[in-house]
Amino acid sequence: MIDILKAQLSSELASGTQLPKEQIYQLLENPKSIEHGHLAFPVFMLAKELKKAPPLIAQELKAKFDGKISHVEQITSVGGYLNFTFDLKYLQNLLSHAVADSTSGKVRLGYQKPKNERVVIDYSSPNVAKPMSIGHLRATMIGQAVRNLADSQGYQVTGLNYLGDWGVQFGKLAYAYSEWPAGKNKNYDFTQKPFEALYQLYVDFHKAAEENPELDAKGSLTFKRLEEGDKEIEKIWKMFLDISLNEYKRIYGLLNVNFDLIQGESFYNDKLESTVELINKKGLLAESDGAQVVFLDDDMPPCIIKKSDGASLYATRDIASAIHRHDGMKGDHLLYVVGVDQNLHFRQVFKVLEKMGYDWAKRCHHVAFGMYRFKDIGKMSTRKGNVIFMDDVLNKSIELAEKIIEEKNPDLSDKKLIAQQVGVGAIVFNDLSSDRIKNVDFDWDRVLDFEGDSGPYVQYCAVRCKSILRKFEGEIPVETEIPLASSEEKTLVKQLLLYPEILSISYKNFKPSFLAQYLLEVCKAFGSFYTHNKILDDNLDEKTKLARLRLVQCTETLLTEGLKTLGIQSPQKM
RNA sequence: GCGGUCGUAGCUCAGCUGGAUAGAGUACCAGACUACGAAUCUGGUGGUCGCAGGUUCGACUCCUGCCGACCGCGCCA
Repeated sequence: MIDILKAQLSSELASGTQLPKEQIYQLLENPKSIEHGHLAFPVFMLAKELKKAPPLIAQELKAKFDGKISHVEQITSVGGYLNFTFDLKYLQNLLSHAVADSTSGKVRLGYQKPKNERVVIDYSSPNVAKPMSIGHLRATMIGQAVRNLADSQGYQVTGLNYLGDWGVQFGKLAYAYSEWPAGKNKNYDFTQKPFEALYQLYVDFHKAAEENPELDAKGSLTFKRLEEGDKEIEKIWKMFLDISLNEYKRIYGLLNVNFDLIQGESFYNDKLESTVELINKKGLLAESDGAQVVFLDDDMPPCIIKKSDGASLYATRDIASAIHRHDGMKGDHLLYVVGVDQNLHFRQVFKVLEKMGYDWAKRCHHVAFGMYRFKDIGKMSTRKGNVIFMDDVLNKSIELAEKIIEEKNPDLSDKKLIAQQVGVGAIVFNDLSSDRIKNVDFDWDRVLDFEGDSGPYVQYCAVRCKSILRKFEGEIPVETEIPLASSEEKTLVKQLLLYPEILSISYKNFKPSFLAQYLLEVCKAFGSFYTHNKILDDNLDEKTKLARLRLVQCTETLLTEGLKTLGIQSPQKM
């Protein structure tokens, strides 16, 4: 919505100055404070060519344009800035109509026109047979949010869950399941709790293998049989896959996450050989210490395509998969939501693609995120057992939400559902609200904080809006008739108008944190508006009341939409 | 050693393509519920934005160097 104002203002300013419209559009900024109006134009860059002091230029421009720009009520010059204040009623209705289009299902709030370009985004991607850790929360929720953001920008989107379903570990697990005597004796409960049983088997076997390396060898042999197409082993492997998918489905349900496609690494098993040939045909393959590699320029180490024993590697598979995502899945932009520790790997893979002559390699992005760590012992490790499981975090948070509801709102119906929405929302928001690239020291107190800048705070704000709207019995017209002129109202309206722009820069940077931070700003603006301006007051004149109610409605829609984009639910009551 | 990322208030963090007096939360102090929901709101204390240069009308933001933390570096994924 602010983009509409910018476009309009820049074209009107362009017609009166020598500057091109696009440049003015670029320069226009959103002032932090409402006191500086709705849009500001810094004139410093004009100083050199005009050989005048910036404040003087601003004054002259003010004189030139004052009263001549549509919907602009006031222009002020402050130092080297030209500040534009728009007609308040016009802004309220701009917002109101955008929201009306959204509620009527015409265009979702802040959404761009559909583009004929596809984004294929790889996210979550857990390893079969292993429970998801708190780290997977990032891979999952950042991915889901970026996917929703891509959607908002008009892209066609394929959300892809690329499961780690191939590798020696499955040979080991299959061996442990079918032949390992110690495994058979322990009676793992595969009927009642199959996933727990699977993981326990994994842990026990690895422990045993540490003392008895022979077990690892047996596992490797079993994997070889799997690779060679042994039907018995394949059956077991498929069972592991089913068990894991079932468990993941439960967690994704809880997180409200969905994929367009679930695909395993094994999908590329029969496409690796042709990929190696393709790389070879392009003359990129070279031998080095018995292995087949692609040498990369600059400071990057070579990318190994084929081991000296002829087997392929991680990179080989990712190259095959990237080509498939582009050619087969018609992806114009390939996004990989994967931890920052994989940085070199992706740089290498993208470089190889580039050397293969694929210009779309520059539209491949590693959407990296920092790692969860322990403050005292550092890195989390599933192997060493010092890891926080996602399930535990979610359950603890939901429990806490239940407890708080019991304290604050014991008569609430659907307590279970709401505790889930709030508990999960708190975890997800906490994860998405800071810059994804930063490492996070895991801290229960911080994760389970429902006050201040938090998910429940945003949800609570939306709930208050809903509560007011429920209390009012009449119709609220879309068109508001009077301007809302208190500073809190002006600030809130101005804040709400920024939404589309936030979605856009949030996607461009693949940073859901921008949106999360913005929603907090909106809530602060609303909180202030709410405490200082009566809404359902009988002494209030009808037009003001309706205008305020419409503002509440707009805030509610925007918050709910914003949360939804982050993958967070917005409860009716809490 | 080489490469990548990060370093902002006591603590946890925002700060969009460089822009107006560097912002929140938390903690601490002081206020506001017979009230549209206090999971809230209003004040206050708290910062040489790691350090040193450079580019620019203007630098937390861009460049260089240094210091510190973390991650990665040929046959694991």
